[in-house]
Amino acid sequence: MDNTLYETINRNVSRYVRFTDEELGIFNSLLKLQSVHKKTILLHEGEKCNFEAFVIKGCLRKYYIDPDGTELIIQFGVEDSWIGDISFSIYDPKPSRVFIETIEDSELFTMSPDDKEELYRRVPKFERVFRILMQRNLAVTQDRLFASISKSASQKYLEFLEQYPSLPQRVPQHYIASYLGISPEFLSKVRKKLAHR
Amino acid sequence: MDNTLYETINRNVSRYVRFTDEELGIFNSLLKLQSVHKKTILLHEGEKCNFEAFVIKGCLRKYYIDPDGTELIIQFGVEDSWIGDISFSIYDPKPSRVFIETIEDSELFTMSPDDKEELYRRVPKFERVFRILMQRNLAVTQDRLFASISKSASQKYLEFLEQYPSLPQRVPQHYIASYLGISPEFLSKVRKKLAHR
DNA sequence: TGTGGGCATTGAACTAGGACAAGAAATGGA
DNA sequence: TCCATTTCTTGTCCTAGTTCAATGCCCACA
Repeated sequence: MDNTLYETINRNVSRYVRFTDEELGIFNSLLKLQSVHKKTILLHEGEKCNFEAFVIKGCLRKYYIDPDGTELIIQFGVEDSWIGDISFSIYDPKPSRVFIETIEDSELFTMSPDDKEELYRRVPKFERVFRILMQRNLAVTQDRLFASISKSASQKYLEFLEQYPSLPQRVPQHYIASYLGISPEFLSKVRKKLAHR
Repeated sequence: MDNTLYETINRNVSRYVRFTDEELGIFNSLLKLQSVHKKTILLHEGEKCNFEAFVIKGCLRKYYIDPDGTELIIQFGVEDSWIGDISFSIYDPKPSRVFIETIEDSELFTMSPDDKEELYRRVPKFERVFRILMQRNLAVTQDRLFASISKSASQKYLEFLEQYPSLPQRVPQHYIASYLGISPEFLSKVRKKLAHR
């Protein structure tokens, strides 16, 4: 087992809970390493799979497509972060309403729902890790909801820059517009106005 | 111990995980029953307490106040639902950025963070329950974010009516406007237009 | 070395929803 | 019961952001 490979993800989950080497070993043995080319769709809307992916390298996006065909990005996944569908698989296995797609060539650790259940069974402390991850994610999403309702487009863009300083160099601008909930044309105008200082 | 009192909440947590009577007993012994008058603020912005409350009876709201003083409701808590702050208390005890306030006279079960930790220690399966609750909450919040960005005010209001048919009779209309992210005046106009069918 | 398809920019016309103000209706407290 | 306060409605004007269309750009690739 290549230790350096698992180092980042093990440090990630150890931020919240202390694990023994043995427990981390079980965790690591359930991870599947995947190299994925850019523009690969990992999860199609309507598919039942709710996997969890940890981004080692690269960049992904998770998005809805609304009835009239517009894409709406709900999350970017970059290095050292988790991305996955959170449909209510366990007690109500609905098909997913989101797409997950790579933006750059990416390296991921993925875990199937079944393997995740096995992980919970063998190392129950992981329930705690994923509870806390959920909780953080929820807090971030609530803040975004708040921002989306009560802040102007340029405020939102400035806050986005603070949170993801590297993304504007990495992803097409209209993805950022979609994430901020504004039209690409308007984002272009916002940027122009902000540059004039 | 009054069984009928605990019946609802026990049924609520048993939706996701099966518990023994003993485990439910431990859970129930850590709950604090509170009767709260309407318009009582249970959590002020800046306070450190992140409690979790289960609504037996009544109605609550959770809201931000933005820098220019406008309230923004992020959640209504009604019968048989959970409401609480989800700041990252454990690894990063930030003061809360939200208020939680009763709208009607309410009966609640509350649990302090310490008692919750004790619950997790004594009945680890509760990590799972709260993970799933978080997960559901996150899914709902993502849907709201999606709606807030890509749907019109009247669409949002109609969907709100479907989701909370009883709330318009129970809470002031401008709370609903705040929840939907539109001005109270505009909600009034939306309702008028919808009534003309 | 050209070329075609995504991207970004700009402008003009338009619209959903906001802000403000004033009045009407409902509610609640003593 | 009455008064005060909160809540709801309606109208007018205003603005942030949209939509559409045209133009130019950048590169990926044959």
